[in-house]
Amino acid sequence: MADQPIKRIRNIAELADLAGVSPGTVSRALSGAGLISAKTRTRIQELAQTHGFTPNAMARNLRIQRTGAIGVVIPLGHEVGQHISDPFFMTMLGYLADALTERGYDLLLSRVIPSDANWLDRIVDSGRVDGVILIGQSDQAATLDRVAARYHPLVVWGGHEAGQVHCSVGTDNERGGDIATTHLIEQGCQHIAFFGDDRALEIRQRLAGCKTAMARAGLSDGLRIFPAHLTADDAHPNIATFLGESDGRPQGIVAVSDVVGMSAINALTERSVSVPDQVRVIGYDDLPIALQTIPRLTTVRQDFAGGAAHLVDLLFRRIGGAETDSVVMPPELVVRLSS
Amino acid sequence: MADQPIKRIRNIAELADLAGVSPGTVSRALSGAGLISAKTRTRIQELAQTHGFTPNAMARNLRIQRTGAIGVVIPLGHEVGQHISDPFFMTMLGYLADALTERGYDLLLSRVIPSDANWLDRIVDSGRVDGVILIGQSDQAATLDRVAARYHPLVVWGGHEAGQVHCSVGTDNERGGDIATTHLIEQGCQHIAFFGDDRALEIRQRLAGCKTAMARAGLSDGLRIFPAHLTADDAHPNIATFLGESDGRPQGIVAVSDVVGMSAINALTERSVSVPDQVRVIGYDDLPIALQTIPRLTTVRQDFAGGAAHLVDLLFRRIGGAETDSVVMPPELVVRLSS
DNA sequence: AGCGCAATTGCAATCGATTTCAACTTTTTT
DNA sequence: AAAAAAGTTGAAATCGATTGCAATTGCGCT
Repeated sequence: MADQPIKRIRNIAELADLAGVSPGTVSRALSGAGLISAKTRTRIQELAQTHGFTPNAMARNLRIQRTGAIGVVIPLGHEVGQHISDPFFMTMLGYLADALTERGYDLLLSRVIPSDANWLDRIVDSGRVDGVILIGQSDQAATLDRVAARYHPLVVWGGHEAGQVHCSVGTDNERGGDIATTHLIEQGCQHIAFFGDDRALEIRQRLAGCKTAMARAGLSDGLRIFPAHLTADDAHPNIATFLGESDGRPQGIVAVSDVVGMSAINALTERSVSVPDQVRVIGYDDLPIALQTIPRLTTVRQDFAGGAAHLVDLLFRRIGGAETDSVVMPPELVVRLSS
Repeated sequence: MADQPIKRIRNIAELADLAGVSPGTVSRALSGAGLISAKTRTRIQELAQTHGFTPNAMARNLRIQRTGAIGVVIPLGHEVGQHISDPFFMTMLGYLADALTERGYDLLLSRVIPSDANWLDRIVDSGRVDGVILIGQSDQAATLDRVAARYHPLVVWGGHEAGQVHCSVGTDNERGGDIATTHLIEQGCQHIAFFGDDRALEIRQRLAGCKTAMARAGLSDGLRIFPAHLTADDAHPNIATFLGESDGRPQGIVAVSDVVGMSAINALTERSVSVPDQVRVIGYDDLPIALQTIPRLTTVRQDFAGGAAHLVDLLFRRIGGAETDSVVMPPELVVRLSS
């Protein structure tokens, strides 16, 4: 009726004045829950709507002692260039973002290069997050264990080892390495090259599985290790060395990720070494790019969707005060044309 | 001397008691700035150190009216599967994360599927961020303009068009499309296929440039458009159609991203169509995967590092109250072996 | 020694929403 | 119709750090 200028409402008190009620009532109306008559609730909600008012999140967080945000941390411990080319992180991040959004939480992203011993302490003590999800242990397992001992809402994607303090979710890397290697052996490979930097826990475990498989087949002497980083470009020099091997050049490559596997295939193809006829290649992860290599990449599949769901689920259980065990999921061999 | 049990300090007041000073003094000691004697400052800082105390971030944020976080938003307007395989986002995100961290800001990540008209309003009004960086306009240019008119700390990676309200940073897409097409024409292509979904602004502009180049060469009738999504898999059906073209099958493909270009190359190779002899392919972005195709992908380079730096710089200028113009960077042709 | 000025420090208000407790109103029960 | 129960609302304390203002201390100077 009377033309009210649409005054910009800055806080709950101003809206309360406007509605002729107390701030407490406005709070109750907007926060949804309980103790208020349906009539005033809708009236106040409509008022908030027309004025485009949203209660201040910081004040709310301070009062209820939650931040509503989860820290997702990518430690780049042993290889700095990794993020540039690896679709692995984006895939994981995508699933985590969805799962967290669904629960009404925000995702606070940090990429850290662990420079000193307290990098993780700073994150968990910052008071900006209600919990932390780490993607990959890198070479920081000791730090993770130390922090996990005192800070509970922390879960980690990566490997699991005996005596580990922190809660992890991941596939059985040792078994994955074993499966991959066994597959190559079954295809007739006697000399095998492992492409990966074993400073990271997961990789070390895959290498262990690889060794197990070789030993089982009585081929322990046939394993060569190339410390290829996860960056795509890095495989090329390794391939050069690889091809230089005079006695017993490997007939198979176990790559530490699909990106490395793809890179290896390309490096071989460029040098007119036929895949899989002369050299068989198997990757790890089963990301979409595994379908983009020629020939299509045989790989060891990790269930990222399931893993992300576990990570989030365990984290919220821990935020709720529960103790949780680590989750180790089974890896799965996906045979395509590169082996 | 006396064995003090290391009491857990929960707030500034407790630390003040312990130090025998007032909370205000502790605040001044820890916040670094001014008005306090060097002696008490170091004393209190050491005390905080030994007790592992960090002031509560939420309380601080409430008081000083800043959140210390920047929202980075990825709108998935016209294609939902995009994120899964596109290294573009991860690359951009990496640069942004570094630039923001350097300035002491956190990065709040949101992936949104614009379901209703107010998706962006909800983000900027949430009170959780001091500014917003959007990656890609998708098909939401109108929404961006509406919000940008009232909310200033907002910058967007993407295209720029006349009359645009929001501040954008990106390469000159029209010119990029022109450069790519002209290059193919110079290589002898008379019929050209454009692989891309022009619902997104950037893509529409590239297509416009493509048309300009064709017209200039008097080849306007030689252009076919295939609405390939940015997902890798989607190129295959398009390639099938593409190869089915009976009269005047294109001798060149202008792909909307390196991922699509790579996918196109692979689809062609699988069908024994030689690249570049029978069909020439050019990508867009110049991401690391462009080096991973066989043959290596000719592409139009975008300067992501520079773009990210601009985005962050402009955003902080806007947070500081300044008005800023959009930035349009020049694209650069990178000729490799696929053309 | 005494004065003035500057450097420190304490006090208390403030940021904005939530929530307990009490007061009040309405409805139900006997 | 009176008493008890249930449902709403308001007042005020609270979350934890920051900061303007006032009070105090310390210092240099005559």
